[in-house]
Amino acid sequence: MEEVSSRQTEGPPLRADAQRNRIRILVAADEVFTENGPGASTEEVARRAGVAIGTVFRHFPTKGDLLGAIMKRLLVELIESAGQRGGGEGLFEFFTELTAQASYKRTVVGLLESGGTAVRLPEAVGHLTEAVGGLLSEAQAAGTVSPDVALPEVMALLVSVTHGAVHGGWDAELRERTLAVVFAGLRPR
Amino acid sequence: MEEVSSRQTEGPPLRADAQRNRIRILVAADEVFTENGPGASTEEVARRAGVAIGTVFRHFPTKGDLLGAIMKRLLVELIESAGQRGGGEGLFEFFTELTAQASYKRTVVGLLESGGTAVRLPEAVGHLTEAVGGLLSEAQAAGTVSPDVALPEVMALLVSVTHGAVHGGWDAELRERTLAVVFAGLRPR
Amino acid sequence: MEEVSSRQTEGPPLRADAQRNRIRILVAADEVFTENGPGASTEEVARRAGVAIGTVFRHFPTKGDLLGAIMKRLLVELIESAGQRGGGEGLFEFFTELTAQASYKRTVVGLLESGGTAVRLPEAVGHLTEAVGGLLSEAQAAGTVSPDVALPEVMALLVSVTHGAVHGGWDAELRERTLAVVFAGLRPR
Amino acid sequence: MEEVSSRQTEGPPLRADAQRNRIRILVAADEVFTENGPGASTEEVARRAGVAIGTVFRHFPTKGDLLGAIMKRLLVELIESAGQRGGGEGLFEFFTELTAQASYKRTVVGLLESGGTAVRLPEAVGHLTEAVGGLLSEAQAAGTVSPDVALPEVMALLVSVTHGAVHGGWDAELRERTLAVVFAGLRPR
DNA sequence: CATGAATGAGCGTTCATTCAT
DNA sequence: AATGAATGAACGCTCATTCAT
Repeated sequence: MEEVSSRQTEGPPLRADAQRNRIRILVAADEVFTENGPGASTEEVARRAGVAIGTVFRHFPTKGDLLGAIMKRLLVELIESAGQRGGGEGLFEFFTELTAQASYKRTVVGLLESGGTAVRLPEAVGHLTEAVGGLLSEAQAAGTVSPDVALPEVMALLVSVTHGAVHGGWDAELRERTLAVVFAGLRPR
Repeated sequence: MEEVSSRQTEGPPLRADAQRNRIRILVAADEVFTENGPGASTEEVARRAGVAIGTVFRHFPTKGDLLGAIMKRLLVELIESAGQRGGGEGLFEFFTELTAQASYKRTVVGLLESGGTAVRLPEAVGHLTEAVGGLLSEAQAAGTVSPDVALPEVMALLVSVTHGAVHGGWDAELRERTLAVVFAGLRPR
Repeated sequence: MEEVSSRQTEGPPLRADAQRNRIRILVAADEVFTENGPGASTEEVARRAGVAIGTVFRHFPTKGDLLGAIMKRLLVELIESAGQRGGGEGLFEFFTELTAQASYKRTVVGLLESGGTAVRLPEAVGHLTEAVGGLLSEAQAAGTVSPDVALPEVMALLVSVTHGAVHGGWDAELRERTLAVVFAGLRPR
Repeated sequence: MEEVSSRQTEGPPLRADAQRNRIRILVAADEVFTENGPGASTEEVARRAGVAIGTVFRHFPTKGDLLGAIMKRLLVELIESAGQRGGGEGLFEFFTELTAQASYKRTVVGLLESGGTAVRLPEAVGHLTEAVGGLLSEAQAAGTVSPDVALPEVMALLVSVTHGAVHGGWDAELRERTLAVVFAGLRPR
């Protein structure tokens, strides 16, 4: 799964060591940008990955490309996670999981919103929206979410609350209480 | 009101021209940081304000001071706005107004979260929290908000949704639909 | 004496308050440059003198002029001190006094050497040289200094040792021991 | 000898081109700081060395590091020079050589005194003091220096006179005459 | 391909100097 | 004459990006 989502998709296949470096860089970048925000230096990423700075730029010609690649990886993970859920509670579960994860994966949201260095991944985001749309439909079919609710506001809440959890430094209790309000708003009266 | 909240409050009164520049810088900074995030350059702020770079630093000795000043101005405005509301619908109105405003004032939230260059205004934030707490109490007394809801999650939702509105570029309809879910979650069942 | 050496010598006479400011600035500058070296800021001098920065520049159009004025004041003091001495030991006494003073008046030497912002005061320095020359002649007449010694090397040693005392942070003992060597070198064999 | 004292001593060996640049920067810095004092700009050093400003900072992360490196280089040279001398006249020779060198190497002393940007090289300075102490002992043993003279005042004179020679712009004759006085002071009566 | 030295635009900040008040 | 706000060149330093090795 890791290998799939990380493999570059255009051009000739990479040599084994190049492929290994690519992943090490992505992992390091995830850590670094998580800890220090998108303003963190690319040198630091290289250092953490144990490669030279030139290697980072060979794999990702600009810093934006690097940020974009991290984001893509995360989106793919999220989409998979969403795809594995279902039923009346699937949407609520996904919502909860995402918010909890966000506490220790600031990148998730910071980048979803193209913070700082602008990044566009409309395609991948589209896939996530589809997956969440599936969960919403199932929940409405099961009667756990009001039929008045539509996908755009669900996505909007998902992103907002996840961002809030990350940047507001919410603890477990605050996360739970906040989600309780949102969930109450989603359920049928 | 604008003049009041922008006047500096310590030291001797500023000369008329200095006071004028101070405001021009704040306005320019608001625009610039809104458009380009807190990483935008102080030079750009000076250029936009039509003053030399030294003038910006004379008024705000560090970039952080400038960011802090903007934030303070905005918080003061918010607190005043909250203070002027009340009754069963006051909290909902304030929520709505804030979210709508945020569409054209990205700074509001971007800075509330002290993104990047750290800014601390605990006192002013505390005042805002108090004001919102007042609105919440009134609403609960009037029976328009469930007694199970507490202030922390209201603040959390306020910040999250406002941020989402800004950075997600929500249009009026999406704002309305998203708030509808949140309000439904706040109201008693 | 103070007033004499500080009065400006060209143009119309100064108003009383201007004259007072001129002296306050010189005193402040002496302190500031003594404490922080010639790199200290002119603002700091103004602050210490209790005047606005514009006033400093009205009296001394450039920073160099200010440094030059301080130096002139000090030279005048030195010349007077030298002029009051005489006899076989006068030169040794002056040497000793200067070195001791320098310990708490770094400016004396720092500026004698036109440190940093170049300053030229050939005229005043000439006067000091003359005064020291007088002391040297008297000492040689009295037989306390070797007839082989000439004025240039005496001045050279004066400046060098004074500088060393200042910047080397010599304590009283080291000053005494170092001067003992120099004096032994000056005396006839 | 030059190459030895200039090679950096920690971390992996530098690439040939980096090593070349490192030396060019040191040489340029020596010139620039000699001509304009420690306040001279790092840009000027880069220009003189024919490299970009970033290269200077890659080799010496702060201006202080650059100043420190120059100083270290010079101290090493001095220590070696002192170490190669000996006998009754060694101290006098070293003194003379140092003073003469200083005429075209202002940095020698300017930095020995850590002017302006503070630099600390206590260890290297200690080595120099030891070397001079050796020369002093030998001279006293040979009877060419009075037993009353101790190391601290010898160092004090060394620094003072060398500084004077540099900043006073002494010509060969003045150097000789001044040293004659100092040497007479050092010799036994 | 990987390396890491070099580049240079750009940033935040300082400060001598000018000039409107 | 005094004030102090405004100016803008210059500085130390960072970092995304390029390219010789």
